Amino acid sequence: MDSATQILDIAERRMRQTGYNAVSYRDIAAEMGIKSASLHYHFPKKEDLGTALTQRYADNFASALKDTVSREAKPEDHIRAFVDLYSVELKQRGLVCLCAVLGAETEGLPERVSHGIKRFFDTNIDWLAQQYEALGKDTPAEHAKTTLSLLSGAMILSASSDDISIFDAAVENIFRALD
Amino acid sequence: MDSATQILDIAERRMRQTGYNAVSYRDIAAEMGIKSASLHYHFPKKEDLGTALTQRYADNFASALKDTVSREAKPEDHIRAFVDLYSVELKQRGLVCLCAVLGAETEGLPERVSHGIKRFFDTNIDWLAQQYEALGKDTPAEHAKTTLSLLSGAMILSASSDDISIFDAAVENIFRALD
DNA sequence: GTCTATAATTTGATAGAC
DNA sequence: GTCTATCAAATTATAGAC
Repeated sequence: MDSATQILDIAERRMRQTGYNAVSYRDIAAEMGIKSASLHYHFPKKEDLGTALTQRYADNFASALKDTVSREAKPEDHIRAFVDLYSVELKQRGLVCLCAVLGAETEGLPERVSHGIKRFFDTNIDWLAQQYEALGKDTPAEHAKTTLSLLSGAMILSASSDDISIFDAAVENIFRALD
Repeated sequence: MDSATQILDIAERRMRQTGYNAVSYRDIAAEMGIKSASLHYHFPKKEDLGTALTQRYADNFASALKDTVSREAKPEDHIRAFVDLYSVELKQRGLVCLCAVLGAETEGLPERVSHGIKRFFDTNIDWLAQQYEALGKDTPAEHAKTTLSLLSGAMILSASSDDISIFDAAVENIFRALD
């Protein structure tokens, strides 16, 4: 794996645990076994790293959703797959959505980073709204906003309290509305 | 107003906007018009300030809920009042719940601070569960976890996207389940 | 309670050798 | 692409005067 990818992987994991400001170039470099100065070759400024992170995160998410839609026919299965993307990350890696974590500190982030976060929310609310519309819900946009908010909040509370039952209750709530 | 309270007020507002690590003693002192060294007289370590913040926040919240219960008889009104506490803060001050913001960076915070956050979530889930039980819901604990997660997530997404309709959709969802 | 002065550490960042 | 060396700024924190 090339260094840029490795940097992004480590930075992403750490930021999803502690937020943007708690992650330093030195921390990342130390985990890689190189010097912090080398990171600046790949990402000159921390803002560049943050921007690349949100970009990659949104792209990977969109790509995973595209795969889902091509495999499954029913909109309820699409929504279930969306929830599962979050569920797997939290249960198998203990990680909260990057954009949910950074979204909590938005006002203190570089503009390019906060813009990437907004775009992630916007894009995924639109995607969810399409599914709820196909499902025949009368207020698809509101369902979409509620679903993404609930998932984001439940990840944070669940990880923070180290109590997976909080996330499970949220998932149950979302799935029940699909019947 | 005494200095300690003023420090707490400024620190709380700033942390609710940008998170724990983005707020410095110098920032707070500058806004007060004093020197950062003076802050250490009131809160020797930043961890002390963070701990006092979550403590006061939880106390104020519990106190507001107590007032509500003494004024209103019906459990659905208690839940509505709970939601309103959040709603007023977001709409009139543009501020997200302190514990939702800090919860997102829990793993990087001093233990005493993260413990205070967990306690806030735990206490309020218990309180909400009591209301849902009195309402006759069959899974009050799950309703409570979902409600607090949804409110927390909706505040973050709404503030981050500068789109109050996200929070409104969440509130609508919670209120609809009370009928 | 607030100040000046200062220490110790961390952090983002750059220059230039290899 | 990574290193050494280094810097400037920021940050938490302390000592002691007023």
